[in-house]
Amino acid sequence: MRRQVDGRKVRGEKRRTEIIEATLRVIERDGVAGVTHRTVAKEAGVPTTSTTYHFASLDDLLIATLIDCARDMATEVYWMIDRARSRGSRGAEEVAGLLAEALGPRRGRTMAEYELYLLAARRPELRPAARRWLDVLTSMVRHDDEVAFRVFLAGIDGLLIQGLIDDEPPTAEELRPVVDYLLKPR
Amino acid sequence: MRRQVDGRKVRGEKRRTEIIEATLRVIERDGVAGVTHRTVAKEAGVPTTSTTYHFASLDDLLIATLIDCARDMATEVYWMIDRARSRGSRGAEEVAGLLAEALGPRRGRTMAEYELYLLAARRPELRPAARRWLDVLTSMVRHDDEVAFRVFLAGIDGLLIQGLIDDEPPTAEELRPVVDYLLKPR
DNA sequence: CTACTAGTGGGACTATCGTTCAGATACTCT
DNA sequence: AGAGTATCTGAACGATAGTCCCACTAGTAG
Repeated sequence: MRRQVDGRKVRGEKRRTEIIEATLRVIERDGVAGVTHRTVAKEAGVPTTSTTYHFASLDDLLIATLIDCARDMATEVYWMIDRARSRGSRGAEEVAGLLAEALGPRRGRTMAEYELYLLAARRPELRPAARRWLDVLTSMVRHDDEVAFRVFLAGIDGLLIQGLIDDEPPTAEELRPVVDYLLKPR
Repeated sequence: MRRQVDGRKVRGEKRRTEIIEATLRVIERDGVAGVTHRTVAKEAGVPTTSTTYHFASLDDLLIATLIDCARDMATEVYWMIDRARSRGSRGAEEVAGLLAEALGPRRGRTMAEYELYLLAARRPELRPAARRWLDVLTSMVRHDDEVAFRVFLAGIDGLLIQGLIDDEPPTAEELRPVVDYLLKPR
């Protein structure tokens, strides 16, 4: 009985996950505006009705995508930090590298994340998921000073969103002094 | 001849302006996703085709709205700064008050601005308009140190966007120490 | 007065949207 | 093997989207 339910759930969850990942790809490519049952289904290579079967509405799909996205990002960033720390780099370098990567190769993903982030401003139910991003950042630096830490958090988000409207993404080297200043105690 | 052209243009421009303002109200209320020819027309109290007459496409309408929005915001903030300075307040107080107002009574407008801001990330043609917001901030504080100023800019945008996913908007008093720290030289 | 043009307004066409529904399929348990 | 249930899918419906078309008004130039 348990095995049955779990086995089915696993299959169902797999399809569900595929749809969520396809949704994220669509958002990366065309933005939230490009998300429809049909575009997502085509991207995932599944029939249209599959998206309506697994998600009661498009809203549910977007919400699930944001939650999944935040979770993904959390684990990725954790891993990246771990890798950086194992190479003995310090905080500022990690952060600068992270920002450069988010604005360079992962630019589409970053845009998607901020679109979903902003979606949370209008829908209270997915604010907890959006705030998880702040939790990730919280784990990146020690914060004895609450105010300094709040400034750091704001600075990261600001640098990212401003980097998105730059014509060419800033490099880690360019970002480095800004992050240094941001982390410097006063 | 000149009078004729101008007279007609004025009439046309007026309608055009009404449509743009209606578009902004729609975005404030329902987000960019809620913008259609029909919702905008209804909001503006004009027939549907009037929006297609004055704007070749919905894209044109959104672009025009962002540009207008950035210009509006620029003049408003300039005025706000001027008023604050005439009362002899200092930089940090101005900024904290501005943020509190943007996240409190003007929350819908701030959301709209950031949605359009993020739209600029996908459409290079309206990045200049989006960057005008940074120009406004540039005029608010002296910036001898380029890096410090960049941190300040990022901090403001970060505080705003994070304030949007807070359940209750922070007050100017709560913001004050953060802004103080942000402006403190090191 | 007549011709002309920018602007206005209503209606309709076509595409696409979200969603529903009934039938097919695959898997589990007895 | 057969029943039962979760999962999947193709077709279709009604609603709504963007856009086009044509008639109409107002105001100017000749």
